[in-house]
Amino acid sequence: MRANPEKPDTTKHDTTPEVSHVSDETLRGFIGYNMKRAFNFIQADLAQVLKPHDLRMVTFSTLVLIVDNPGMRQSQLADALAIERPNLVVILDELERRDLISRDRVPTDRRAHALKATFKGRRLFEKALRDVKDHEDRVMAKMGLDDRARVIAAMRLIEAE
Amino acid sequence: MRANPEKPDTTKHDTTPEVSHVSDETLRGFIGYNMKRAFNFIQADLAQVLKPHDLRMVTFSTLVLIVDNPGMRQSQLADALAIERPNLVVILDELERRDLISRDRVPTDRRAHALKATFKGRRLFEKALRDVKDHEDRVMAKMGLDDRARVIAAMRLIEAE
DNA sequence: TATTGTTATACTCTATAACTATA
DNA sequence: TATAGTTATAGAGTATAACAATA
Repeated sequence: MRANPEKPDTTKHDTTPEVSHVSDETLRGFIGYNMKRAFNFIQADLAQVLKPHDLRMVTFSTLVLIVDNPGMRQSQLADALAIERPNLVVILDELERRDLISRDRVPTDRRAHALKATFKGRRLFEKALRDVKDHEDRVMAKMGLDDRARVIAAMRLIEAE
Repeated sequence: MRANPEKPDTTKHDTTPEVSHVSDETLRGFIGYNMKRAFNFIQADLAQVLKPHDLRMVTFSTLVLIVDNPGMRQSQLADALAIERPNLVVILDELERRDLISRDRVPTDRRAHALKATFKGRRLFEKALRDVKDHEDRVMAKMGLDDRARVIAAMRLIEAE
């Protein structure tokens, strides 16, 4: 497991050898480490893709869920996004200010807001979605179609404990 | 792509229907979304595993790299961890205060620090490593051995653009 | 009494500029 | 002049408590 089994293990403050190449072989065996690195890469690339649309990962996901689930409440959306309700409020404030979504009172429960995408919001959704699909094809370009499906299936197995 | 193709698409503020189940089918098609969810699960489980050792993900990774690369400089370690040098300083401060690592001046370049794990650091490394291996077996319990290797290989393909 | 959305706040992570001591 | 480590700081992202309106 150690990097240099041939080095003397004196544990004394003798001459400290310079390290020419840093080995991460122990960490490389872990799926968590490899997933973090791969996800960091995807996240950075996706951020660049969404920037021209003035969207971040979380605002894009929010817009997608609202388009796909018109009339949804904020508490339902927060659950789906796995974020806390207070943090969703500022996200929706921004999307509403940009006229991408609307917050309408639910007649049957005046505490709740029914979320809907505006026409402008659906237009932005469609444009951004095309770019995100291109981004996905790009980051998975080196993998075969069967491997892509296998990887996604594996991810879902992991989270479904 | 829409959740309810049978709903009337009036786009008017008519009676807002309650949403019974939130659909994320659009996002489910993306590897980035699935990877984020899977990684969140792994991260939460790993945090619980490391907590009894008073370690976080980043302090564990730091300790592993120092054990595997004795004599390494802080700048090399920051590169390997993909974090900025200033953020590494406080991490090393903590590990040094707990007597898990040492920072020794490099005789040939008195600007640099040679990093080494102490005996106590190596002991903690070995104990934590066993728990992390158990954690990995647990989160990948539902996958076959061939799928585990395939997923890790796919991760490395993604980040190696 | 419980829930929805909200405000305020705090804590972690991460990123950048500027300093010191060495090269 | 450039580099290694450091300090201070600011910005994201995330989490919790408490409030008003409503159920």
